[in-house]
This record gives sequence, structure tokens and C-alpha cells, in this order.
Amino acid sequence: MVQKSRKPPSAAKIEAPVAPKRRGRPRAYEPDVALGKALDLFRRDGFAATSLDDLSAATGMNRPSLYGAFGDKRELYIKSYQRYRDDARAAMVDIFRADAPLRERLERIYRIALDIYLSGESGPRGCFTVMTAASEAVSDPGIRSMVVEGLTELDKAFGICFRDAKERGELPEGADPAALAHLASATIHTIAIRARARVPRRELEAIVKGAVDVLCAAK
Amino acid sequence: MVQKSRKPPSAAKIEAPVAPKRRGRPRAYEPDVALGKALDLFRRDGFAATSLDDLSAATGMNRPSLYGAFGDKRELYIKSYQRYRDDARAAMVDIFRADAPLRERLERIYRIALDIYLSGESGPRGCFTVMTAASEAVSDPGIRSMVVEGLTELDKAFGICFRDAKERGELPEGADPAALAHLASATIHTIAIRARARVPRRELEAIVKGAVDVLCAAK
DNA sequence: ACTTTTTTGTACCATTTCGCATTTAATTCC
DNA sequence: GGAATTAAATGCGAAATGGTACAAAAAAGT
Repeated sequence: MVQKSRKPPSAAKIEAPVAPKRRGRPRAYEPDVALGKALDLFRRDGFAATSLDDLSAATGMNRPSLYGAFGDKRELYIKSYQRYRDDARAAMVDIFRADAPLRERLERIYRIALDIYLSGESGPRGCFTVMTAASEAVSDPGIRSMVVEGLTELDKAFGICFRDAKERGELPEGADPAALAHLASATIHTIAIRARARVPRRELEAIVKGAVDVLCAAK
Repeated sequence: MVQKSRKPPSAAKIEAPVAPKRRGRPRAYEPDVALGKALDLFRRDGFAATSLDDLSAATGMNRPSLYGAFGDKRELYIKSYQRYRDDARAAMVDIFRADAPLRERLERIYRIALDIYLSGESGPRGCFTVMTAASEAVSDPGIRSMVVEGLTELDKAFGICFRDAKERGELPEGADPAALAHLASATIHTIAIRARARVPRRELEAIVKGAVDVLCAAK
């Protein structure tokens, strides 16, 4: 379970806690949980293999409601992807920012990543960014740019990590933080892919351990 | 162009060069080129988003002929994947076996990989193993086992590479060939994914260079 | 010439797919 | 209680999909 609660934690605006007194017939669904269900489906089967009927069944919303709430299938996919990114970022940002040794930060990031990639009632689901890159990204410019953004965001987060590890003397003078960051991202990608091939967690953890050893001792 | 000629280079059996004198109406297509076209389509759009009509149009075979020659859509996908693997292996095996310094072997492997991943008339196509892992692998056990095989084959090839580099003293005593091999595979995977996001070749080459530097200097 | 064999080409079928138009239901405002 | 508003539910429809039946065609064997 990666999804965090949807309550906006902003301190301003204390009002509208539960009853904004809307005008017409009330919704029979909660948009956030419905979007979560849609994301689950898309993560398992991908865009093309997920039908609106599947989505309708999973969310409990009938097709017109789905359409009204999220737009067409592509828009729903995009919103699902944004949700995925938000959740993943929320799960990792604290660790990336933590004032902890490099090795510990890497280990924690990869543990969270494995949790995300291996979760799912009907099998591991991998990384949605990687899945989307592998499918829609070539042909859909809008989706592609989101994917690039996702890839870049991860590179940057790792980049900062290695850069300040180097500043703190945890890495040798000659170490190249950008290159190490790309290798750290690559490790994320490889475990995401292997997770979908149902490689067991123990093996993925071994790959991660080997990578962390190399990355912490590099050059 | 990765496809090699389909002539079986076995020295035995010199006969059957062009006319085996078949019995009925002759085929209007060459199975190998048709399979190549099917592979092109599957690589671009994936299994679910490629229709039999698309395949029929691309191969020039009508659906019943397609069906007769390759079986149903899934079987065609599997045969396409095998073809992809055969081609990729053929393009790399000599380099993996070459008696050359580690760095040179890695550089050559990655150059070939980029050629494969970036080729395609309608955009880069990435790695078919990665694409298949990202889509069909979770739900189809048969396809999944082929994917695992593909991933493992690459790990092993890199493993041998690093192991004998270590034996030759190109790597320090403490180096862990298996871990380095996984990182080398991870680099393959990350460039495959980024290629599909249309990251330009120069950037991918920079990522590769950084990775090779780390891998050749590790521990 | 005619049979046999293999492949092609046309046409069809049942299902699924996405999307929407229309009707019905539940709620607030007056 | 009635009008207005918002959403759910039903169901239609046109297109696409995977797959196949069946007839016509092109070759070899006799």
C-alpha cells in the first residue's frame, strides 16, 4: 500500500472538512479511491489491454460516470500516472532529503521501490513509468514528456544524493555523481523490469545489494 | 538493420538450396521477411495495440495465411520475440567472446545495443525483452519464462565478461563480477527505456560512458 | 486432362470496444 | 411541495477485433 491519505495537509483554509454542500445528486464514488483502482488496473495490464468495461467494473462507476469524472481513457491513464508519480514521490522524498549516510539512503530508497514494484494482488506490477515508457511513450508525445519528466526527476534526486555524499567525503575525489546517479536509476529500472518477470524479491534484493556496494565504493 | 540473412550456415546438407519442389500453390510471401515485419510492428506498439489487420497489412499476408503460417496472434508474438532474440544474440555474441580488453568489449556491446534500440522508421523501438517484461510477462507464464531467459542470458554474458576481465587482472581483487554484470545489464535496461522516451542518442551515449567508466574502475 | 495438394482471397461471425444520448434518481434552493 | 441541479443507470450504435469457413487459384503428380 503506497497510497497516502488524500487529505491536503495545507495549513491554510481550515474550512470544507467534509460537507461543501454541493447542489445536485451526490456522487456514489470517491474520486480518489476510484482513481486508485484505475491505476491498479493500468499498472497490471497497461493502457491498450485495459478496457473501459474493466475500469468500470473495478471502480464501480459506470462508463458515463467515468467519462464525466476523468475524461476519456487516455485522460484517465494520464491522471492515473500522475497519481502514481505523486504517491511514489511522497514515499521517497523524505528519504532522499534525509541527513543520513549514502549507503543507508540508497538502501531505504530501494526497499521502498521494491515495495512499490512487488505489491499487487494479482502479481507484481513493476514501475509505471517504465511500463509507460515501454508502451505509449513512443507514439504519444504528451505521455512521453511525462515519462521523460519522471525519469529525469529520479536522476536528479539520486544526483543530489551522490553530490552531497561526495561533499561529505563519503565518496572519493574522482567520483562522478551524475554517472553514479544514472547507475542508481538504472538499478531502479532493472529491478522494476525483473519484478514484472516475477523474479523473487530475494534475488532483487541481492541485485540491489551488489549495486549499492559498487555505488558506495566507486572510483 | 540487425536481421542477418536467414540462410542456415550449417555445413552439412548442401541440398535444398532453392527448389524443394513443393506440391501445391506456392507461397506468395517469404516467411522470414513477413516475420520481420511482424516483429517491427510488435516492437513499436506492443502486443495488445497491434491488431491482426495491422499485421496483415504490414506483412502483405491476409489473415488466414498469417494464421496458417504462424498460428494465432500470441504464437506470432512469441515467434517474433524468438526472432528478436536470435538477431540480438547474433549481433552480440562475437563481441562477448572477443579476446579484447573489458572496456572495449563493453563499449562495443553498448554501441550495438543502441543501434538496435534506436532503429526504426517510426521512432526508436527500445528492447523487445524489456517491452515484453513490461506488458505480457506478468499475466502470461509462457511469455514470462522467455523473458526471464532473455534477462538471464544477458546477465550471464556480462558475467563471463567481468569474470575473465578479473582473471586477467583488469579488475581489482575485490571486484564482484556478478554484481558488475547486473549493473551492466541494468545499463542496457535503462538505455532501452530511455530510448523509447526518445532521449537522444548523445545522452544515451553519455550515460553509457559514465557507466563504463564506473564498471571498469570498480572497487 | 484430371486429380491432389497447398495456398490465397473473400466474406462472414460473434464479441468487444469506445463513446454518447437519453432517461431516471437524488439532492439543494426557493 | 416544486423547480433546478447534479449524477447514476440504461442502453444504443458504429467501428474494430480475433478468428474461421469456404470457394477460387496455382502448382505438382498421374
